[in-house]
Amino acid sequence: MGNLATTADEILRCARSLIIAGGYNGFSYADISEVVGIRKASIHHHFPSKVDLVRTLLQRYRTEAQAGIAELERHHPAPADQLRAYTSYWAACIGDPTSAFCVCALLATQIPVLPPEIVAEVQAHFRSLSAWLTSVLERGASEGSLAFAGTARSEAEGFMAAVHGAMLSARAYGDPQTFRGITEPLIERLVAGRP
Amino acid sequence: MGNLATTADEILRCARSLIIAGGYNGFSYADISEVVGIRKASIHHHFPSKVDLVRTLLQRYRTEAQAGIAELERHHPAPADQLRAYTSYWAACIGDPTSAFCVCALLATQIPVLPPEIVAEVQAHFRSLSAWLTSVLERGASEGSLAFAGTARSEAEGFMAAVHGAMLSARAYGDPQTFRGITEPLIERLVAGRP
DNA sequence: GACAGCCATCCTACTAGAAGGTAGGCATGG
DNA sequence: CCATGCCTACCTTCTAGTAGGATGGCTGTC
Repeated sequence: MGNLATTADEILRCARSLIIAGGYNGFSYADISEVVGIRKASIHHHFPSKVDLVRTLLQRYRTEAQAGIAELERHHPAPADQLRAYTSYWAACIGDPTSAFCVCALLATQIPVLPPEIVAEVQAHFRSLSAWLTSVLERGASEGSLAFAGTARSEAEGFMAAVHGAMLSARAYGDPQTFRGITEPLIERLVAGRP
Repeated sequence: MGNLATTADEILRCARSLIIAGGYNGFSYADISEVVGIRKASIHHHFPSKVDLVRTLLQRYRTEAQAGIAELERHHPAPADQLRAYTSYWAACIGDPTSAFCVCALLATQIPVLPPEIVAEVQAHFRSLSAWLTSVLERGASEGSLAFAGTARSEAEGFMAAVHGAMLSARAYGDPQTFRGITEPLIERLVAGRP
């Protein structure tokens, strides 16, 4: 009963895929109105300003990301499997143009020209993703299932950077396979040092 | 005698730093005209269209990059030192807002909305950078000064992705030190496996 | 059950400013 | 004398955002 996806949801979903394609300045209310089949002014009814729209979008994205990670942790108890599930999720996204990049990673490239409210959300995502990866690596190290040279924190930052760089390379080469080619050795190296 | 930097050079230099800040759609002819102290129409005299401007900018960037790498190879014969010199160059850039990101890496994020001529230049940069890194790693492996698990090619792709991801993280955290924190272990790991 | 009020949604019509780009004129210097 | 460089003035299209009206479904109240 009732439309499962409200208009506001549709707008957010559409805006997300447009940002993934071209960033904050790469889309307009007119673009959204065409796709959603609504007038520009109606979008302003749901989201008074562009900043409101993107802030809401990012808050929702972060909530979904955290829920996804919680789900992932339930399905995969082992730290190595959690890392594999994380990269596999993105490997599956890379092929689909509407979700082929992390919205926060893409927006992070444009931080100098972004409104401060947006920057705050992007930074929060980086911090929480880094914190989660750190906790996974810490547990893997204490269990003995993962091994690495430096601290869990610095290894987590390196892992996150490599994943973001892999998304970028996949886009640059126009080849989804590139992502797996970069991320798989990344995990196997962490597992290789196990007892 | 004569102004060392011509107006066209000034325009290109200015456009580059504006792209580094906000990407292809993040700057306008008006922005450049303000900084350079010239009218919008005069920029069109030097570069008829925005595509002309950015294509020229990228061709010059690629030439400079190749010259920089040639210079780097002269100063540092050892493969490990070449990798260190490469990341140190970028570590020095990260602090300066006008050069804190690789222009091609930044534009690569927006490939879906970029004119095809620009995409071609960006892809060419990724390919030549990857080819150079591969050759450095190959030489390091055959000399025995560097060690890694997979092929030189796949290791080079991973290295490049990590460097790009490190630029992104440094920007996201607003902390230049982040870049060194990610890239230094990257090289030491390659060196650690030496005989 | 009829009626009134209210609010959410969406619309048409509009604004001011910024976008990339053009036409044509005026210097200066080889 | 003619190419180079820069100018004023203008164009079209797009930008985010606003004003105000139509619809229509939910309330409460008599």
